[in-house]
Amino acid sequence: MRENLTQTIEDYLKTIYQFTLEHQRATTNQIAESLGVTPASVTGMLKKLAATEPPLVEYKKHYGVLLTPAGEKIALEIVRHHRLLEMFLVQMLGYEWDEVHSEADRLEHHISEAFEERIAEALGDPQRDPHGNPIPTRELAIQKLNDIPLRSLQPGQKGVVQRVRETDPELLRRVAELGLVPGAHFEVLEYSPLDENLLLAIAGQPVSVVLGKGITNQIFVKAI
Amino acid sequence: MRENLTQTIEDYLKTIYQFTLEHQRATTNQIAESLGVTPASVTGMLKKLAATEPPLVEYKKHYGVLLTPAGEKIALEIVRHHRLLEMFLVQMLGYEWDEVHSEADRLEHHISEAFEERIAEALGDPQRDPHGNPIPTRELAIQKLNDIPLRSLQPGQKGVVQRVRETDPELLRRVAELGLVPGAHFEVLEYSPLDENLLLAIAGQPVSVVLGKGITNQIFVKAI
DNA sequence: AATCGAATTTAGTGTAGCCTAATTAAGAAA
DNA sequence: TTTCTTAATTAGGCTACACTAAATTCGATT
Repeated sequence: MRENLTQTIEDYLKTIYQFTLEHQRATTNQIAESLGVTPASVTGMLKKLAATEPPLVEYKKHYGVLLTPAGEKIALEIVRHHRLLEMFLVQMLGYEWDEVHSEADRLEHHISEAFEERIAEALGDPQRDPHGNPIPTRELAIQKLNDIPLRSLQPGQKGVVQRVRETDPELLRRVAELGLVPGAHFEVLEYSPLDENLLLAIAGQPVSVVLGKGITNQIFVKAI
Repeated sequence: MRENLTQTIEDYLKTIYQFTLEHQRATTNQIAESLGVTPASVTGMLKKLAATEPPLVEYKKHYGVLLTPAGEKIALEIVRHHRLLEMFLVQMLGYEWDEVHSEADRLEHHISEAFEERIAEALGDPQRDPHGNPIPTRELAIQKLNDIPLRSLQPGQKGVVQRVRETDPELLRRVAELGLVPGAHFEVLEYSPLDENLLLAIAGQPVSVVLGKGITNQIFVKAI
């Protein structure tokens, strides 16, 4: 199995991994939406992934899929590739944090183990990628996070940004301009449920953040 | 055409480019051999490449193919990617010159223009790759070479290694051990046609070079 | 000019992964 | 329980790119 994996299969496994992290399972429609294919195509692929030796997913009709250990291993390898690449692009090639996602998304399927090792070493085995997401170790262990969405904080609470789960370059640039990068300290000043507007103090400066499409739902923080 | 190019098509064009450089054309069997597919498959693909708009190759049945300007442009982009990547792997990630070929062969199809530009800049727009092959410029101009195979030199002649056209890691390592890397000065001492054995002086030291599988046909030099 | 072998092309298939359209199953609401 | 909506699956097809086996063409040699 470790050989002849197509990019397609790797993409399915990665997607399933991401959804199961948040929702305990991945559904056909979610996967289809995320990969830009039709649900019918997903059903076909899930059957195939469940029929390999060893099986890569556990598939229950009309319910959804989980990764098997074999499937999770592959997903974590891809996630490690992706996040190491993002770090590499920023630190060694001078990319901005909003430019790395699409590049890493293509390259993650094509770098060798040797390449992975060399950039990990050159970067000093980083624990997090530029967006604050944890990078699985060489042994594919990944740290569990207990951060919470920024939106869930109440006025008066203070916190530190942990990670930004967002891939859209436009939005990432706006977030960076506000200074809401991993490590940034802030305090929630006000929240108006009507227009979903949030007023924060970031590094002492009051800043108004608009929750367009739930941006602040994608910013994970730790309350302090 | 510039979009939706498959890796397969890029590989065909690159292969055709290499053969036409040396033999003024590429034949079906050469391409098949080089890509590891059957001649029948090549015929099918050549027809397709000749039928695109604009056509990528000029195809004459039972004769062979040439690249059109459009096809050559794509081939040169891939060659530029490949050679820049090789240089990048050696200079920035510490690869040995025998390790870079296969890695670059995969990555060349998947890096963006932005990636290309950044490594070119980081490397200071190199003219040659680690094996001495010329790197097409940003505008895809490539320098013409007038170097000659080492084998063609007569005893008594002196020369400088220009490039090593070989991809096999085993052989590359042996060549490097002998010191026959680009820039190396040498003198031909003896040649025995019987066992195809060549005796050289490299940096003053006499070295015996065996022409197994024509290694010295792959080493290109300039006589001085 | 006829012949022969190697190179090439044609014809017919197979597999991966996608699609649309039609059907079925699940779960919420009546 | 029955009904309705939405999610998911099945059935049938399409395209890209490979393959094998059979037929053809070229060009060299008689």
